[in-house]
Amino acid sequence: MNLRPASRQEPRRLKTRAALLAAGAELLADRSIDAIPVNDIIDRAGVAKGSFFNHFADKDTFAAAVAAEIRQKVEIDATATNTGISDPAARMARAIGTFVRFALTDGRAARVMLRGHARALQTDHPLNTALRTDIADGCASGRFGCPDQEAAAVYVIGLCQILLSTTVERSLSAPQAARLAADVIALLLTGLGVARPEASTIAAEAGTIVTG
Amino acid sequence: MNLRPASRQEPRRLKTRAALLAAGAELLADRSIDAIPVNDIIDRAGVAKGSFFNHFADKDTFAAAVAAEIRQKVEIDATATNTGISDPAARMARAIGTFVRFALTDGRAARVMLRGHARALQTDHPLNTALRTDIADGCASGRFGCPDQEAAAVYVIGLCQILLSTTVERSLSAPQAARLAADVIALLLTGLGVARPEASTIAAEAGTIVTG
DNA sequence: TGTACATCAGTGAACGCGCGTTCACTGATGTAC
DNA sequence: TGTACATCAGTGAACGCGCGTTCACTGATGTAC
Repeated sequence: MNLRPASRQEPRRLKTRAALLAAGAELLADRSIDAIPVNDIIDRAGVAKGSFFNHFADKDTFAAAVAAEIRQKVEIDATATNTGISDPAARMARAIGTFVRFALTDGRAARVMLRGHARALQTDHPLNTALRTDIADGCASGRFGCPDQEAAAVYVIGLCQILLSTTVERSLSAPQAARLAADVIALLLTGLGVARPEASTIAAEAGTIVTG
Repeated sequence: MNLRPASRQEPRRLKTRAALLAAGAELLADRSIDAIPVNDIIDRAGVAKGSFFNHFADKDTFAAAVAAEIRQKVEIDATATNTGISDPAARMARAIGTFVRFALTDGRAARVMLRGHARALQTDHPLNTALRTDIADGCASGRFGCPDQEAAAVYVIGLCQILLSTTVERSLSAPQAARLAADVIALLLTGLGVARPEASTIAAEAGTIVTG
């Protein structure tokens, strides 16, 4: 998006854009885009009304850009956590731990992301490719006893989502979130066929990722 | 809400109210209340603009009433399914099956309900009291190996929610939804400590509830 | 280094549409006799 | 049963505010010399 030739004024442009996106991230944590007047956005960004429409065709385009920016941040975070980890069970647990940590440290951004959650439900969404690989690996190696890989993907995504929602909506403290995440991840791994003691160990480790 | 003395004109009043709620249910399946003009609501209900404000203080009150009405319908459905069933594992499985069937037969209403999902996340929400009882029973009798009952509640609610979302958003066919529900419920019960073969049997039975 | 200039993002007043909300009036309904 | 009436929900024109969007202008920025 926004494919225009690089110009001399690029930095200036980016600064305005960043201010608008930051304002949007704040406001979208509390209300849907339809409930937010452009005036509120530009007031918070400290920018003129015209600038808003220099950068975004309309409010919906703007909301999409805000969500995309946040999602990008999270994706980078999640992939970084798992470099060098090969056990699919551990990888899943750690990825979920990272997400929950994100919900803890930047709850408002997490809320924006969850608001536009419809997209993330698709198991073939880019955000979920790593997950699909982990499931396929785990089933192939016999680590997981999968009835159906699609169902397993839905299962994991659903649990990840509710952990995020719960952490944010209940404003959990770091220890509370870590404990809840560890408990739920233990149930998750058990469901996939990992023996309970080992599931608990892996889950506990993921819990430590939450608190950072 | 709407505590006024019963009047002679009650039936007339209720008819208008019902028309408005039905229109709202249709429109709220596709957009948030902020994106829906009152004009759209009254046009669809075949009612004058003034009537809208005779019945509801404002749009937000209206949206809440629409959601409440739908939730009430579902609650009745869910409790009816489990009369006479005592095994907590079977009760959970059947309740989830009922929810998924609802998502299948009235996807648009389910969407309205999911839109206002924040409330339903609270594990102490009225909609979830039956669930809490089942979890407590299952843990007490040793049927479930619960690490923590709160975590178990989050686990079950999360899975129920994603099953509903997935069914609606992907417009699954009845057999597809039944299969997915059965697979996910099997994982769910296994996670709670039910042995896999039995978990599969109970889950398969819940799958038949979905197709009705 | 200093100055004149071209470029282009930023600005904010202005516009007019469409929105939520109001209210004086209409007429349907059930009641009294 | 028929008629006059009281009640109260329904009606829709009117209002004016606030919204998204536009556009002629400003001025900051980097460039050329």
